[in-house]
Amino acid sequence: MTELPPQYNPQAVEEPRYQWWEAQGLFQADVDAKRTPYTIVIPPPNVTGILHMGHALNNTIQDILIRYRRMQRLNALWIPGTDHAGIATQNVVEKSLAKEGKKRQDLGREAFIQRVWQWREQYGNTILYQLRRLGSSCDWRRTRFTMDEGLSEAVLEVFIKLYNEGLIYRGHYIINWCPRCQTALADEEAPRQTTMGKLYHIRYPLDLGQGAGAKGRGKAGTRAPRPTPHAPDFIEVATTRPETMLGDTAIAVHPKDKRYKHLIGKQAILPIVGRKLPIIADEVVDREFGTGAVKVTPAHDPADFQLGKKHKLEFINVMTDDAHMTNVPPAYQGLDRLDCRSKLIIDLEKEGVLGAIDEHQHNVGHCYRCNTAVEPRLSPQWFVKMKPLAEPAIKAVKSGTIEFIPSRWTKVYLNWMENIQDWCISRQIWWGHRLPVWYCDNCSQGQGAGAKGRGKAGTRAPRPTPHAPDSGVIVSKTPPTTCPSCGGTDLRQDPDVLDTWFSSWLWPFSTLGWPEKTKDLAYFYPTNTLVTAQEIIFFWVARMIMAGYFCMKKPPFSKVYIHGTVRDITGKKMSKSLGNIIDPLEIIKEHGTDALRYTLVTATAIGQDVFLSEERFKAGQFFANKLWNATRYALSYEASGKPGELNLADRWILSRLQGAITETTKALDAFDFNAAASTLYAFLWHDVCDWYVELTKHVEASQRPAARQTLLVVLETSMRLLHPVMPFVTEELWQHLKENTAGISVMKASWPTADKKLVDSAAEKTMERLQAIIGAVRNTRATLNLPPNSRPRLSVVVPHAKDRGFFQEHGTFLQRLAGVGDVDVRPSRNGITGAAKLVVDGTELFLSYEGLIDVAKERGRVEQKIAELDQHIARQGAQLKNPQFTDRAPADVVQQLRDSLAKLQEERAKLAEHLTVLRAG
RNA sequence: GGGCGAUUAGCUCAGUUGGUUAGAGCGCUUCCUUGACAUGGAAGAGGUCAGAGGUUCGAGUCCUCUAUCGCCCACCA
Repeated sequence: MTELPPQYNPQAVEEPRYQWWEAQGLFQADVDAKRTPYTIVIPPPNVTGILHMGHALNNTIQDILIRYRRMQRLNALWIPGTDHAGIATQNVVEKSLAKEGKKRQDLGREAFIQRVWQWREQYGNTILYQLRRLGSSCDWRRTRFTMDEGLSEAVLEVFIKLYNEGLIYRGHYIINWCPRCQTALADEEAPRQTTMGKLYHIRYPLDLGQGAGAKGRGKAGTRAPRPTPHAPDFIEVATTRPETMLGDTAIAVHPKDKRYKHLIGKQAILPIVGRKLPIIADEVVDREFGTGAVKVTPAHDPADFQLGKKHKLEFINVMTDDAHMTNVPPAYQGLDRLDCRSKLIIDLEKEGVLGAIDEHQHNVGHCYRCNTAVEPRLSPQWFVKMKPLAEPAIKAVKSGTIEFIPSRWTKVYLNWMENIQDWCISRQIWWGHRLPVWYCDNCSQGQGAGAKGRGKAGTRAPRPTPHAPDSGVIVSKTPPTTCPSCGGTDLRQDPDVLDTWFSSWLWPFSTLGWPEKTKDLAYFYPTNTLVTAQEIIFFWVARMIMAGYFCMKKPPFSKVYIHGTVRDITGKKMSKSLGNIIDPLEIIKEHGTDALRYTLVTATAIGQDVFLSEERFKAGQFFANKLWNATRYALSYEASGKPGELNLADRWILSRLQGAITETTKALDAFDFNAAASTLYAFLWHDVCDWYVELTKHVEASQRPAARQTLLVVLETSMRLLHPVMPFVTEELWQHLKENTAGISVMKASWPTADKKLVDSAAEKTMERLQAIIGAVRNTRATLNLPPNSRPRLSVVVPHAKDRGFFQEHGTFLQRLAGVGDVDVRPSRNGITGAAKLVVDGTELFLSYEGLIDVAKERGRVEQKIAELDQHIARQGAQLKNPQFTDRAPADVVQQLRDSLAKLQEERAKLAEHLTVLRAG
């Protein structure tokens, strides 16, 4: 065994160790019928991503599980990979193009996609290399990318399968449209942000039958609106987006609203445009909000869309893909939506139809990629019908086939699943899996179907519901050459690509080879555990479950562990925009990977959010160093001869070790990583280092070989227990602690199991007593300011002869660890003078040191102690006198309390006696 | 507007099915270069467990309400 330097240097150890593990193929798992598989699904990180604390926590947990199960001899597989992150990646590449002064349209689709692949060759694996730095023991041979051939095949397969079962349809629908990215966004991709906006009140003149304002919108404007409450000739509505009024096709009021009841069925005139709008009644209108009358813009608002469908209104799309106005009067045609808004306000004012403008707080969806305010917009898109897919996924969770940990997420999941909306899967970008859909121009003539109609589609009635396959729409895995209905050859592929989640929802089985029937798939699927953050329960977890049942008829995993969100010390989510990021790679550089992992894991209870400050990582670093030095001590511990019998300390620490094994195992099984790490920390730092190591310094030569052996066994076993949490330092030390490892890794060592034969409760009790005595003596020494080098005599009063052996046997420990001189065991306290008295578990001890016991100080100490005891005695005494307690509480609890009270009273009596002696003196 | 979580020492957090005197780490005070470790050791101070009610022999733990903070969901234009 080689010498270890006095300090642990993680930087020198980690990278080489990782490479060594990998070179030995230790992360790899292959089909092996003799072994039970244990499989974990990694959330594929975004290919454009860089490692953040969330990844670090997520991967640490997964790696702990994998290493733990691997040591338990399961065939542990962890498949890594990345998803192609359609919008994000396209944005990144477009940005770099922009630096060259080019747009993606300048390159054309083919060349642009080439460009994205180039980018991904160069940078796409960055995050995977960063995951290695965390120590993640993934089977890197199996690294997958959602745009890989195999996974793309899976995407096509499932699209066609869904289509053939009538679960994919094309429809016009209000979707979230990001005008900057120019694509549809799922609701989850457009989180709402509270925004201060303005609520504009606009007065729409009423069309009072014949004459009046019917055709004369110009005239309507020249009249100042009369504020008379009796018979206003306008109806006032409120809106946050005035520009959408150009697409209004109705006004809605509540059917029971007295203010407007008489107007229902009449018409109003849309200012500026002059269109007649029916005034309709619907209960969704909130009478309390605004004026109680609402303008209805079915093509630009989800609620209005529903109204439009229900009341068969016209759908007028007034915006282009990039949010410029269209289908509007010439003065506004082509204006940007916000410019149009400003101009409208001025024009409405001129016409005298603009009412109040209020400050208004509302929630507006923002693009999760570029943070642009999304525009609800009518557009032809492809959808997956979710209800049928959700059914088995709901059942699986309700029946417990799939379990959420912590269980509270079950409710969240079920609530969402039971109200699930159809999934818009088409995206108007170039990077991604292109829809396997072709249009035959010949057949589709007159239908206006297809992508080229987008944007102008609004003038037609929408088809928001599933419908029979369009004629002229060909869904095919391979490019068709002729149209099956008309034989035409003029076919165009749909330009859209699929939502990235449409490939990642297949991840648990597509990565194992599906749709091929591979051996891997048969062996490793279903996987065991999914570890993820709450943020993507809907995005990903729910969809994986649905895909699992749809494609495999089996759940993708049985346990879903939801860990907390990583937050900074003030409770905010860590994010780039807030500038409160702690970079895991910086922490690794500074404190080491083990420290990062240890701290992340101890920073959180099951499923609670994680609050971090940089300070905390020191604890992990210090722990690694402590282990390092304990091992150094053990290795340099000199002993000659064969190990003889184990002494008390040896038996004690071995017994404690069994407890640590049991507790750690239990905690890991329960996903309680915090408890596992804390147990090992307390055991190693306090039991092993603070006590056992100290005790080994004071044993006789004859006992040293046994002590040395015990030290090595305890540390070696501890390294195995701690390995899943702190893989690097444990590997390094284990190599020194274990003999004949011959290049074997601790990763291949077995997970410790508790040995009942080594559980020694007598030794634990005895040690507890010694620790209590030593603690009491140290306490007294400190209180009385005895100099450190003083060696007071310790007199122990032991009336019963059979008890004396204890002190005779362990006197040395007391002398060394408590810093006392002679240990004098005597039957009575006669003849002891000038001493401080302590009572430990009913045993009287006296600490005497000529001339240095300060009587006044000692008296104060004893008085305080007695006062404390009195409190407890009073409380416990009252409880014991209560017949209800003695009758109803379990017998052992009552007995425990009795013993405790007796002990307290005995202590108190002895201290009181001592006090009278002190007072007399 | 619904749903969920949090509130325990100066700070960050544990606290298993209710059961002796509520714990840890950091920070703070005092002392200590003792055969690994000063990234260390010993001792100590510091808590009416957010507040109010209730259930119970017994509540940090269970129930109700209140307050504060945070998260998720929802078509208030």
